[in-house]
Amino acid sequence: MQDPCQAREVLGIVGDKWALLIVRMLKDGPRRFTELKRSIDGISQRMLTVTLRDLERDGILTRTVRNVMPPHVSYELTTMGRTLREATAPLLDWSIEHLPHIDAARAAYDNR
Amino acid sequence: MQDPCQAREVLGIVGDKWALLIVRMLKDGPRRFTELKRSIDGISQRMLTVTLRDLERDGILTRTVRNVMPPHVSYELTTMGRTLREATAPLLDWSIEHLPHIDAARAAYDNR
DNA sequence: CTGAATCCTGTAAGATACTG
DNA sequence: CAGTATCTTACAGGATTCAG
Repeated sequence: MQDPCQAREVLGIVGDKWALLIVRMLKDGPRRFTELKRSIDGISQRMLTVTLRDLERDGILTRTVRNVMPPHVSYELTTMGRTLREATAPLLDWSIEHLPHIDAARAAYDNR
Repeated sequence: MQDPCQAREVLGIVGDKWALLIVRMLKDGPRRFTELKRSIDGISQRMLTVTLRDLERDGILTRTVRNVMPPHVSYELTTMGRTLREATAPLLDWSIEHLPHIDAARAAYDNR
């Protein structure tokens, strides 16, 4: 982690508004488009499509189309995607533990 | 990490364009404003100020003003800030290891 | 040196409607 | 069902100037 430029490229993925939420939804196996749309609260159809494309491009997940009617498309983490998911776990643990503190800190700060 | 809403609040910090880069620069102790400005390539004065304020508000770092002329202000991670920094370490390790793969995946994807 | 205050712009992204 | 296309808007964030 010496090179700031590298750090910045990851942030492009990690810092994405929806990317980690999608990765998180895929941790237990493949999911379909509509399934993801339902389970990620507030995401628009457009942003789901766009973010899935980006993650596919980055090799984080795969997109599999079954050519039937109606269409059936499922998304699944690649090996790299799974390691990413594991690498973000400490961060999520951290959030669970510290979010109350953050909220408290904000409240204290705003009371001035 | 069951609650998506929590995940989303952390992403507000982690996903910030500059926040983690600042946290990273503070890992070895307090730094001054101009020092940070120099070492974080491409950050504007405005964004440094704004991001530092946000991180102070969140209780991630402290701002210490020494009242001399010229002014002397230094920023330092709080205990919580240091734990955040530690929680992001796996992610940075991950990036070092996988960025080449990501670049390759992108190149492959774009060649179609 | 360390900001605050404006101004200005590009882009992210929501809403909506259409399609194989 | 799983998208694409278009329009529109809000806001992030850069450049610049001023100030204690």
